Amino acid sequence: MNNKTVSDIIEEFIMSSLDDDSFIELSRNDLAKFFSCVPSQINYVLNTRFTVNRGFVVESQRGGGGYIKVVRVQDSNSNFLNNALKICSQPVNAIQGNQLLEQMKQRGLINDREMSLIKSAISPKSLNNPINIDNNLRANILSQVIIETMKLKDKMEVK
Amino acid sequence: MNNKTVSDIIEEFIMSSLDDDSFIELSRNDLAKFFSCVPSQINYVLNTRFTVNRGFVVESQRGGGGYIKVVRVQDSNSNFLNNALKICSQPVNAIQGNQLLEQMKQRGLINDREMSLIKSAISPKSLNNPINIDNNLRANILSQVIIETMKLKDKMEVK
DNA sequence: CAACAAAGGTCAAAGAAAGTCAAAGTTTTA
DNA sequence: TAAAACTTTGACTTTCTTTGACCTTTGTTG
Repeated sequence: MNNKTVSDIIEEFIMSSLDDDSFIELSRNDLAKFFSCVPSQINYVLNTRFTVNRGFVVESQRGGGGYIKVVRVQDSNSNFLNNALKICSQPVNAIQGNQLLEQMKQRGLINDREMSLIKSAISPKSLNNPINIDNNLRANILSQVIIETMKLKDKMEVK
Repeated sequence: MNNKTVSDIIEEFIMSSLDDDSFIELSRNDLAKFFSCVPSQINYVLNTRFTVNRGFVVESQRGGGGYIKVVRVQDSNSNFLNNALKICSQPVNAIQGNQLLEQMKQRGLINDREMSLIKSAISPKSLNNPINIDNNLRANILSQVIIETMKLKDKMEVK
């Protein structure tokens, strides 16, 4: 890992811009120009280095005024959440899903109302489905909710 | 969203002029001049941001002394929820779903965090599905969330 | 009433970002 | 050293914004 690739350098740049700030907003084109690479290389760096597994979430907007936002999501609860995410890479049934949400509540990651609302979203009634993929679907949904929780954690207090 | 477009700024301007007043009247040409843009950009902002789905109605009059009036519309929360439920008896796409949740937030039926969490639950990522039933699924999920909201409404305060 | 001026409306093209994907090039590993 | 893994590149796509030419409606004035 001695000779750095352009991607490594871009990674470092973003990493240090992020520093102790919990998020940073950047322009794909400007960054590409700055590092004399094609814009899609920025996507490559983002996709390979700033993944949820490594504790980041990336949001973006196209068109005029577009942007890319990199959010850092990592602290004491993040082990739990990362593990939860791993669990949700497999099918999750209604009971397991509810248990997971109860745990999230106990840890103060979500509150009572939030738990109820999400429970309703992943209830068998919500997911009643012609073909039998409810548990996959539930896993998917919970994954996204977990990721969103990671983001919100550093942004908005649980009341 | 650091890099605001002219459209964003015009939106904010109208929004804050509206503030707690329930309507505002403005002149397309003056506004365009003020923001140094073409008049039709005002229409663009109105069409993309001040839609019925977001809780606004726009009226206007042409000719000398013409005007544009932006009205914030508000019916009772239970009416709104019932109507939302009706809407969710049909397929709902991601954009519509998000708009519905934005309105629920605006009405204080859910808060910011709750909105974000449910948005993530009904995002295309969550509902990515072998066959194309996402919109039905989204409608189902939202129905249950709406029903849960109705229950919670009289039971637990939105903070 | 006819003409004209003063609004606002529509629509499509151009512009500005960002996203995707696969091919080509490099480096690492078995 | 061949296969696998990772990086670089660029053509093409999608999404959102900005602009301008042309249209319609309404009020005013001779």
